[in-house]
Amino acid sequence: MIADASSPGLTLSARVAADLRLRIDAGEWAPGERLPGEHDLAAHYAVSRATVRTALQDLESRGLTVTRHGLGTILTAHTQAGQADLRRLESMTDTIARHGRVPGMQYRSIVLRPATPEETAKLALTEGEEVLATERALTADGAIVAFSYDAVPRAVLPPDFDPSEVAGSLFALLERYGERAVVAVTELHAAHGDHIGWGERPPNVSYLLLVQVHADPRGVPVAYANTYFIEGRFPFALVRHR
Amino acid sequence: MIADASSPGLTLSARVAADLRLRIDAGEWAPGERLPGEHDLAAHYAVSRATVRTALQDLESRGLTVTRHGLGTILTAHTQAGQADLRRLESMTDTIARHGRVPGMQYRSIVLRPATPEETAKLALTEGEEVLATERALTADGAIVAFSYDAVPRAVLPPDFDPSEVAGSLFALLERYGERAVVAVTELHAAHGDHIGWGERPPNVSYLLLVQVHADPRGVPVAYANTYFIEGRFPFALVRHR
DNA sequence: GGTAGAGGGCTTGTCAGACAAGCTACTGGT
DNA sequence: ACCAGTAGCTTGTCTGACAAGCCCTCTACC
Repeated sequence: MIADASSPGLTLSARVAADLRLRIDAGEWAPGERLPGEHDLAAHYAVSRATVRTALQDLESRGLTVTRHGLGTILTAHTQAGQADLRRLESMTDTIARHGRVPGMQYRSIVLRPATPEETAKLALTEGEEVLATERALTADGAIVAFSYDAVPRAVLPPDFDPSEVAGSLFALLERYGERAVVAVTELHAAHGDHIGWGERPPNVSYLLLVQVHADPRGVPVAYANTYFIEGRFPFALVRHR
Repeated sequence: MIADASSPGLTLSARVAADLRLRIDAGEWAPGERLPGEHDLAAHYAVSRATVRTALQDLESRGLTVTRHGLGTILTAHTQAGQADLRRLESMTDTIARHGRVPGMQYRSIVLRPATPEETAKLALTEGEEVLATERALTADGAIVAFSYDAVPRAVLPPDFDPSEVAGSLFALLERYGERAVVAVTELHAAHGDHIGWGERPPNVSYLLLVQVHADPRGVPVAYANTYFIEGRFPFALVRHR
């Protein structure tokens, strides 16, 4: 396996799954074709069959494969490498980078202010609490692909927090202070109108709007994000099954 | 377990997962709370820990839980009952019904015609093949929630097929001829304009567009569907996680 | 010759018990 | 009050075995 010792923090099965995904993306098997059996895969990766099974379940949960009793695991038609997988939570920066494009970010405003009623509700705050509110444009290869309006509770940031030190992705900011968003409840909407976004953007454009509440492993909300993706500039896909 | 012998064809772990989902829906645990350990669950269901682990991985893949080494499996905030879960593939009719609304369908046109180049590509047809093309409006409690433009390869329908007998959902039509769509590769888009849809609809409305290629267990495409959901009339949600 | 049935050999599903590794909370020290 | 160590929980991985499902082939019968 390629990513043997170079992936600390990941479980063994996660590393096997990651390598299998790489091989699938590389076209080692055609859609409809059967992958090697669990026995063979276990031997190939020098792990137990239990670990391989866990990795294969990961693939199936991503919609890449379907495994059936007595038959084997079959590669399905799957999303292309150029599309963002909506099931997996990762920063847009990482997503853009993973697709071979150069991510960028332009902050328009960064302020500490009292939470709006909507933010208070979504972030489970008590009235009057403050949030760090940011307005950013996300770019890929220099072109704007999305506008994002985000809010992070003041309480998750350290007392001596300075808004001017904000840079990079929302995820990176949270991790710097020990908060890790592991899950996000996402609502999907469509929107259009010139009141959305700023700067260079197509006239009369449509947006795919993702309204997300990010939470840490305990379910405590750590961020509320409204991200408007310019239609056509970044493809979203997901595999639904059964 | 409630669904003990009453669920033939399902694996043991699938039945355990189904029961756990029932208990979660019933509110047995609060979001953020820890489920019992794998050992306890195995004892409770009288199955091995391996089976419980498979069931828990199923829950995690649906975004209901997050399980972490040394910590346990934690119930996440999950989508509310009023929203369609985009991970699960089911007919819109079933989805609407499951949410307590009365589904309906108005066919605008049903024709057999040669496939367009786009349909030929998406459905992996050879040039000149025919498709069954339909235009429908989906309703919930009498109000239109979406317009759908669908195409089914002529080849998956019986030779004596009569377009005038088409009624009900696309899934029902396919199942009547032994074809079962188990997976769908879905692209998400935003759209707006008066050229979309017909009849009563809000002026200058936005649509959430789902472009889906449905396939059977072998990966053979059986349907190509472009469904325009009127923004705000039907909430879509999904849970993303790391 | 053609067809239905039995069987073998593959596959995944489930079982059992064991040990490794990660996280939390408590305890005992400074 | 604070900090380090540890006990006791949790999930992750391993091993080897058997059950059960699917497909292909071979055979016996018509």
